[in-house]
Amino acid sequence: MKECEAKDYQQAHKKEMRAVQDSMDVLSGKWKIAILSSICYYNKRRFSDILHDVEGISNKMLSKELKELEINKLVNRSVMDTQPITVQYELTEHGRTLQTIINHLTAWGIEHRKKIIGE
Amino acid sequence: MKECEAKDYQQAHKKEMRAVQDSMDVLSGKWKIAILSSICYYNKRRFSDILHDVEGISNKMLSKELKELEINKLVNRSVMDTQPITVQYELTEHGRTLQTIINHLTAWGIEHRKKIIGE
DNA sequence: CGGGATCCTTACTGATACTG
DNA sequence: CAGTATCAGTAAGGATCCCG
Repeated sequence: MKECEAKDYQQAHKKEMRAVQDSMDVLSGKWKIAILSSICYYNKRRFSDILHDVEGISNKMLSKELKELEINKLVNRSVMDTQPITVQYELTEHGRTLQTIINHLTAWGIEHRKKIIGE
Repeated sequence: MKECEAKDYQQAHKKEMRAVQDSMDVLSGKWKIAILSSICYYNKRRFSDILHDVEGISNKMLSKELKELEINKLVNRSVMDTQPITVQYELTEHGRTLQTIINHLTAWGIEHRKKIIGE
């Protein structure tokens, strides 16, 4: 391989890594995926419902994570005009494109557990 | 939906969430995927090479992350009998099963960047 | 109900230096 | 070369209370 080709090769690789990092920046952390999973499983979900679905999360964390997900346009927040106020969260179209990845992660997680813990 | 069915529904969901969490526990963090990516891109890779590939990582972090990846049986560590000593890392068979997920994350990351930053 | 503000503890990280 | 050790700063996360 010529030097310039090696360089291109490495450049391509770095680009890929940046892309994966971008994804992980959005998705990693203790709660994000669980929250997304809860919302998309039920289609629409209220704050307190998610709080209940995701075991162990505090309201502070949930509030923070939902904000970040909203900034990244993965979820939509809509205040319902009820008494008292309720807030609905749902996945955006962009958020729904994560479905495939979440499914793969689910499948892989099950296999992984078998391999590591179950032996 | 009867109550018992609703319960099953929720139980199934919790199981899925745990699986995804298991995956994320292994993969999330600032460096793991970049390290895996570096190793599998070159097939076999030495400590100092990875240190160079993954921009910004410190040797301490790399050492720690590699240890965790080894514990999770995603990479194999082999000490080469050279002078001075070199250490080769490569993906295990189990580690290679992550390829699909990494590819998806790459593709999604590119789309996400377009959507969020590039607008 | 859906959060925000505060305080506090721990986990994560980086920089630097050192060893076999 | 491939790590370990130490120190110190930052950020993540939990608990609790408060507000419209």
